[in-house]
Amino acid sequence: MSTAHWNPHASRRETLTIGELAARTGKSLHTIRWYEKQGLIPGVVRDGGGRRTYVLDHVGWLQFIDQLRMTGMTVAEMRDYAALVAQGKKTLPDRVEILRDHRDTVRKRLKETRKALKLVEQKLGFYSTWLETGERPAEIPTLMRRPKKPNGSKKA
Amino acid sequence: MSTAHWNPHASRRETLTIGELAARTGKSLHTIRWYEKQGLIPGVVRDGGGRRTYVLDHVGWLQFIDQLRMTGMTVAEMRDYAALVAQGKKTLPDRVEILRDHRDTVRKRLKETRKALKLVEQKLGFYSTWLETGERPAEIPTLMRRPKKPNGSKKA
DNA sequence: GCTTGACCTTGAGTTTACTCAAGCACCGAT
DNA sequence: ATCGGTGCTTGAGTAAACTCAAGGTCAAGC
Repeated sequence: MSTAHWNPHASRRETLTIGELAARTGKSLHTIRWYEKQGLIPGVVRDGGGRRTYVLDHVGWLQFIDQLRMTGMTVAEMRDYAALVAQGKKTLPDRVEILRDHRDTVRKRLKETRKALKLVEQKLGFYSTWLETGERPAEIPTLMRRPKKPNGSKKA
Repeated sequence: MSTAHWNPHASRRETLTIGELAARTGKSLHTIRWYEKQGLIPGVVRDGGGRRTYVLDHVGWLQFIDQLRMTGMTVAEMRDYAALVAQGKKTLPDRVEILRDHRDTVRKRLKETRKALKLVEQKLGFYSTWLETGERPAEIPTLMRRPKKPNGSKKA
């Protein structure tokens, strides 16, 4: 937008261009357009020249769906959620349900990840001790000790 | 394997077939073969018929790389790690470094995810309150209030 | 000796979430 | 009038991690 240079915060305009939205959210123009095509961004209006115009709420919205993404929600799920948002407050119960489910899913995944991390840390501890003492600290077999023969038939 | 039916735990054989390994690790045959092709599974020996034979350590190994996967390590990184493992104990320092770096990465990601989750929970709380009280609890703007006109030129 | 079940290989297909390229339109400034 | 900066659309390309299909092999039981 031509005014962007000397009016970088668009202080006296209520709408944002896609470039400004990108700058404020850290998303690329590509991504924002793609998100829109995926149905993730309701309420995008075009100006006379066919360009997208956004409002400040869109910044918050993009930030919010970014939280959803960071917690592992898929674009498909976010699309469903966005569709509900676009339908107004009558969909509040559905939205609450989705968010609750998602929260539970994330908590579960966090738990699993922490567990897996603990095991990795164990292995790390094992290796570290081994490295420090020069002695293999027993416990936690790692890999690759073969018995005598593979059991199978000979070729001829 | 022909003996699999009546000897499901292969108790008196030191090697496992790919099917047995799959059963014990929850991975599919496809995935195990693919992992091997990716260089994730050292020490796989073929029997006279060309079939892969595994040892019990492979079960532990697959479980371990599953921990790495669950904590977000990529297959490419695991390949590097596996290559070090295959080179024996002289690579211990490198392995320790990799695991340490990975641990730090995971911790960081966990932190970010928890933060994002908190924000999602905030939104959820906001919605829940709104739903219970019937009153919008102020705070946390969500989306879509438009000013009067989109600013742009008219078509003609 | 034939069927069956477990394996084999190669190569293609799938899903998710972008990311980029090409070619054109618009608008404000000079 | 034109030019640079933004923006537009369509469609293709990418990367990761599988997943599957087709067609063939092998060893054992009947």
